[in-house]
Amino acid sequence: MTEICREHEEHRGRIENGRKHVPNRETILEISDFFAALGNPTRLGILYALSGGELCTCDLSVVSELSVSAVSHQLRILRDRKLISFRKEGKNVFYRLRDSHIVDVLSVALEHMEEGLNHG
Amino acid sequence: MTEICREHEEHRGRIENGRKHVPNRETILEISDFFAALGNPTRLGILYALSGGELCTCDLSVVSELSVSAVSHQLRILRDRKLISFRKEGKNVFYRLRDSHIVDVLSVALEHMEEGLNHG
DNA sequence: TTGATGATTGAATGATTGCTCAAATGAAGA
DNA sequence: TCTTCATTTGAGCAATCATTCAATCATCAA
Repeated sequence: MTEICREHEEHRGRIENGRKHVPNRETILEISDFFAALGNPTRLGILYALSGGELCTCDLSVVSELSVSAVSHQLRILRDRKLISFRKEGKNVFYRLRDSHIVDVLSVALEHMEEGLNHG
Repeated sequence: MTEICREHEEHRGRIENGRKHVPNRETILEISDFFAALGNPTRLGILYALSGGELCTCDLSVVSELSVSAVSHQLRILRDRKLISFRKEGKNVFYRLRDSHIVDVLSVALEHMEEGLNHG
């Protein structure tokens, strides 16, 4: 692994420049965890549903057409990664998006998708 | 699955509203694929490196400290999902970010991460 | 306390993922 | 042509993931 191309000199400059733009390992892991949380249809659907306002676990089960258990497992992941927060009211637990950046990210992704359709 | 809570009436309004905000299945799959591509440390590192300018497969192998083969496999995924494009020059293949939205998404993610540190 | 209901959890399991290794492809030069 | 080197590809495998199922927890009411 990491064998370097033969014309060292030409490559070395590019490699150094590339390296400069890569955040440290810890940051990379944090950010990729964030995206991985968004990178699943069930969780993404949950987040979109919550963009319309808070919903309880049961509601989300109906909207996503999955078992309450499956939804709860995914909610835990979204909670752990700080994408959603919740409040308890009686027997129900209501979830909501944790901050506005999630919506921002979703809309930029949509732009990218439309861009791809137009010329790609 | 999808058993509805007992107080139908209270829930039905919320459920309908939530549903309205969820894109159709196909769109959800496209977008979650997009995020899944970003949701891996190796691929994310590659994208950051490319944000500094084009690099060949070999360069990316050095920067990411992985085998050329491993990098090539990941590059294929990024290509298929239209996050990068490439040009061939002699024996080398140079990759670059495909459009500006990728950088946009990365910066919003960083914001979210910093927000989380402040009051999370 | 008992029973009902919403939610969470843990084990189990099939599917997917990311890597390695070996082989194949493609381009340039001898 | 044959060789070399950058890259790609496919098989194989361990690790991770998403879901189901059963059990448990938590809240409320009778």
